[in-house]
Amino acid sequence: MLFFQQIYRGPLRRGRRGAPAAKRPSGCQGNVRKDRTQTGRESECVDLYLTTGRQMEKNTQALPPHSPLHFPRNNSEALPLSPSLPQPASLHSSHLHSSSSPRVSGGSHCLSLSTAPEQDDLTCLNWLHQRGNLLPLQPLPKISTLPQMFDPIPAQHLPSSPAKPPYSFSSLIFMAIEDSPEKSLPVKGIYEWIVENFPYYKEAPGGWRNSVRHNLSLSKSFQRIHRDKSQSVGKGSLWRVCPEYRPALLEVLRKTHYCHRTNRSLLNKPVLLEATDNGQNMFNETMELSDLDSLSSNPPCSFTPDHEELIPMESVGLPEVTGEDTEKDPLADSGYIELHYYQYQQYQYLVLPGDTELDLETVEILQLDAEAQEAAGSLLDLAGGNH
DNA sequence: ATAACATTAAACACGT
DNA sequence: AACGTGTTTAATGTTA
Repeated sequence: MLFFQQIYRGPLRRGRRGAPAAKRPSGCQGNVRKDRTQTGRESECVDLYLTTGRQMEKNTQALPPHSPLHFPRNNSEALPLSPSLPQPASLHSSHLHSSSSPRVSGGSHCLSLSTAPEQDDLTCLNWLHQRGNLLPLQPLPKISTLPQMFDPIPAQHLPSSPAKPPYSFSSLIFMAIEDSPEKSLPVKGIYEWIVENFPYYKEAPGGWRNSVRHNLSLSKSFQRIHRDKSQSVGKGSLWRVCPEYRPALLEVLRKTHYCHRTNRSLLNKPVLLEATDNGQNMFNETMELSDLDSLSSNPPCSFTPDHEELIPMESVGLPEVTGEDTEKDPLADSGYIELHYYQYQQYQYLVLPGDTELDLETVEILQLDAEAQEAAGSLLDLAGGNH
């Protein structure tokens, strides 16, 4: 649960997000969000992100840790998503040990990260950078210093009143559900998660709950599942994330994160939710990395209202994943590189874009300590030197 | 200018 | 009856 490294060579497509409406003339309590500036990060850059995560045992059991095919069975497994978890300070000095033969598409890597720079990025929602393709790295000894890893933000830096999270309700719901052990929550559970993790909503007018329900109903990204009557407690159904839309949700989160990465007030609660496989495998174990990437970067569709049916508890099928309809990212060769270290339990993962070519030299560089990795130029050179 | 997306409010039905 | 849940419609704002 410690860190991960992702190498993302490619673009940051600007999100196309609508912003909350300003106060309506009728007097409705709208929320004007003026901080929704699109930074866009279109120029090349190199970032080292660290984050925490939880629980990855299931993933690591599917295949031998060193197997080239051993990688999280779906996107979520390597996704730390929990805003409520403290940000481990020791991450700033984690280690990425390296080892095995370099292989981009499914190869295992042993990387060693050390001394990451202290920067806001390290306390950001780094997991948002998670891409679909995760490569298992060499198992690491568990880091048992979680308590000291917490890097609290000085009280004087905390906003007096919680700022409204930049995340859309879809994203909030997504995070809430993914953070649940069963990967499903009743509406009430979603409320509670949001309130617990985003204090803004603790004091916000109750209208947002309506918005949550509205979103659940309207968005294709979420599915209502029948509750087992025998063990039903409370009203309503359980809601889960539709696996088919998971990559799109991840993408939205990632974009949101990028747009707000400089807003410290929004980053004071690192999201570390880690989505584990819950019988909702997005990918099979033989899927190529390119498939993962295309799946992640080419969501099947947008979030439009189209709830079709109430799915039964047990019907959680695998979406058909093909790379044929995916279009190449026009900015894929922009030279943008993003490092993402990810450690899940005792394993490390290297997240790569599907078409990344990782050669020995690259791996060597990745094995450099964080200080060296800060040398963005080197990494940019790896991207083609067009920076 | 437009479409797509997001937010918010409100009304209504239904179940507990 | 009250409340929570789920669905739907509408108005409005933002952004690509």
